[in-house]
Amino acid sequence: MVPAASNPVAKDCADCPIRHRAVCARCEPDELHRLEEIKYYRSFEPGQTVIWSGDRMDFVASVVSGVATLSQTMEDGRTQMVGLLLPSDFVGRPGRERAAFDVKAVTPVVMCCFRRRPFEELMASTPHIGQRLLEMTLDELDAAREWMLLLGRKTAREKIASLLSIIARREAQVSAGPMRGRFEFDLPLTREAMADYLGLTLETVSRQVSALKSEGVIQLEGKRRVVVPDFARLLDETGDDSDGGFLV
Amino acid sequence: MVPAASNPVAKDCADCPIRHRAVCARCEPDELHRLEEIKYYRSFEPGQTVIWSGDRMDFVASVVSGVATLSQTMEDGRTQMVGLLLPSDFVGRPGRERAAFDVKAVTPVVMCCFRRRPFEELMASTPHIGQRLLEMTLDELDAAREWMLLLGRKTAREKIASLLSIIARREAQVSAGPMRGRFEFDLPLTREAMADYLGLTLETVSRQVSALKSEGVIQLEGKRRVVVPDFARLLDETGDDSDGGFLV
DNA sequence: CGCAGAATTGATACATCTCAAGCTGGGTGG
DNA sequence: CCACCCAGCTTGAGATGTATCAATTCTGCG
Repeated sequence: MVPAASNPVAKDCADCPIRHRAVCARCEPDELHRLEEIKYYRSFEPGQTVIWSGDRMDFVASVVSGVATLSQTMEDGRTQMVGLLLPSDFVGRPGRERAAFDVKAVTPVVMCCFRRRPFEELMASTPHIGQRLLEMTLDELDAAREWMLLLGRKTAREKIASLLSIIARREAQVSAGPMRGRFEFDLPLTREAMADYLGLTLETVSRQVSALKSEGVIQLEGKRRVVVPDFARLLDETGDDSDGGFLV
Repeated sequence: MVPAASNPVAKDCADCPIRHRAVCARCEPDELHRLEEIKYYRSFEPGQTVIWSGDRMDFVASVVSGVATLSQTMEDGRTQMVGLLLPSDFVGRPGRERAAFDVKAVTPVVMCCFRRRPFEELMASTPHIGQRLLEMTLDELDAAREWMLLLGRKTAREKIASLLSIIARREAQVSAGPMRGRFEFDLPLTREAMADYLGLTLETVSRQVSALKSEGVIQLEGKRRVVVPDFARLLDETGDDSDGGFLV
């Protein structure tokens, strides 16, 4: 519950790597100061569960670094990932006492947690947090709807290509590389996690990744490094509009 | 563009049937008054398109009555419904100039539209609208995530049972009937629309509906009226937790 | 009455799942 | 230092659920 002393994390919001993208992005210095009073850091190991669906949840949080997943499991064990949490993404819901989904770290994760009650009060008194949260939630809803198209209508091959391009895009967003020509990145997910994301079995994921590889759409360096020699070629395989993604 | 004079719709927000559930739910009388100045009603026929994805959208709106769908279509014609819009649901996104999805009326629909710019300004100046919109968006995101589980992991039969129970629940919410024992309602969707919702073909929908009918889980009166003799039995077929849906 | 859209039903094809057997690479302990 | 181990991954063969293609049959309505 207490931040690990060894954790190399900014205590000062001004130095925070996600300062301008997270739920606090719009805050003025004085608002930031009040947030600092209710925040604390928590770290998680790969594979560690942050919270189980149904558990009491007394905080909300921003992912500072690492990758976590939001998922849902049926009684018989079938599971579906419903959110991929990357740095700056928000976890939890103000006003809700219990978690609605399982949250799991897939890489080492650091979260900036805010005690829920004070956070809710802060939201009521300062509009900037609520405004930013609305914007982020609307973005997530759009992403969820894209994801629904993927789950409901795309073929296994299109699903894999879509996932790779989504991850590539989000990595590029950070490193600011242009989205054309050659591109490479680390895949933070296991085959099983990819399967849970895409509504497939891990065997089908493996087969389709192999197929894309043998056709030269992607190359693999080790198990996790993905090289995309021609990003446009990968986009062709996603089934999306060629000029797609221009909506603002 | 102009409200049909014949339309039996409250001009006065105080008499509006969705007054306490829509985006305006939290507004004070003076805020309501300012909303009234920028609102106008529009009616749509069944099958009529409200807006195409990519089109310029100069309004946001609340569904007052009827049922509409939000959907996405791929180049080759595959389509996936990504939202089912019932009375009080919100359409459009403040700050976004172009529609991201197709919106279509499936029954006669009346919408309460607000000019986008003035609505955005109103949001900036009065917190109640933004607060309510955040709450509604978070609810929609939760629903979208349930839907992702359905699309990714449920069988055709479970999908049908889930859709029926979702519609039954939303009807009950309005008519305040208890969710147990016998229950009946009108199905506002064609087989094709159901298929688009569920990520299936209309033939598979038809077969599974027939199967549930021949096993006595549901009865059909005419093409649209559905009778559920035992709601618990239907819930069993959804694959969801038996005690499910208690999250707040 | 007769038409058109909606729904049902049938036969077959095929994508993905399931079950099962190996493979690979990195870490560990004898 | 090497044999072993294990999680993650790949590959294969066969089963199966859903899609596809193709007739019919309903149903509401002009």
